[in-house]
Amino acid sequence: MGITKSEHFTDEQNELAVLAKAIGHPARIAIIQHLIKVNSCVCGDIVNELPLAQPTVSQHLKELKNAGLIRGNFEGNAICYCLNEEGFNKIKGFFQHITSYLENKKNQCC
Amino acid sequence: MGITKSEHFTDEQNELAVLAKAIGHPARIAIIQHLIKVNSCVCGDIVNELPLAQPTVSQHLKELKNAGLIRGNFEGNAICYCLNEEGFNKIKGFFQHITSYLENKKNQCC
DNA sequence: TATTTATATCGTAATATTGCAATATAAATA
DNA sequence: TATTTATATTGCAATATTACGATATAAATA
Repeated sequence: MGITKSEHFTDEQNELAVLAKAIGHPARIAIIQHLIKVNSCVCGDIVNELPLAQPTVSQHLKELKNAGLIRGNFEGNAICYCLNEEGFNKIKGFFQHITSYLENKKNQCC
Repeated sequence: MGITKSEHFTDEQNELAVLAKAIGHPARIAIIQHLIKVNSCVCGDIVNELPLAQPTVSQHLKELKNAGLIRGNFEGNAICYCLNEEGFNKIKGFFQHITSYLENKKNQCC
């Protein structure tokens, strides 16, 4: 059916999935890495960085923004993008949970 | 066209994307959370936990396994699953990088 | 060995994602 | 105000994902 049964999962599970899914594309990883490198930049810079057409980059930026992972502010007729701490904080806790679990358990399976 | 242009991105970007994408579904988040809770369990337990049919759960387990996030060992005629530290370590570094960047930068955008 | 139990695979329908050309929008500038 | 510059949106084709019934496989057990 192709439709995820979101209503059967908890809000937390759905939120984490939305965040991870947004990160789960190499172009969006590249955008995040570039924003870390230059701190903030206008959309056109990202178009020049990536091997993708402008509408495609715009779409990836939109998805990152919808997930709460980046922010965009108008700066003249351009839009300045940067990472959004809020989104990353939400998923950070999940990975810290996993990490501390994995550190404490015996490293054998079953 | 629906096909990701993986060949235009770095190996690291593609690897991170594969891992994040595998995590990016509520059912797979639920599986990871359950494995943390019970340490390890057979597939049937997960089928009972999730609101999904057995073939669907099997498919999600396969994706997590392919991404290197879980392992499965035969245990009689059942298969015992648990988290795979290796996969989570790969993505851990990425989030630590982001976290330390966000902690050090001024919290304003552009 | 026939049956049961546990899991995987196949096939398929419904939906989502990716990518881009064409076009729209909106601010800056000539 | 007409043009340029920067970004978003629309529409569409190609591909991927999600879900599950039916079925296959493989170990355990009667």
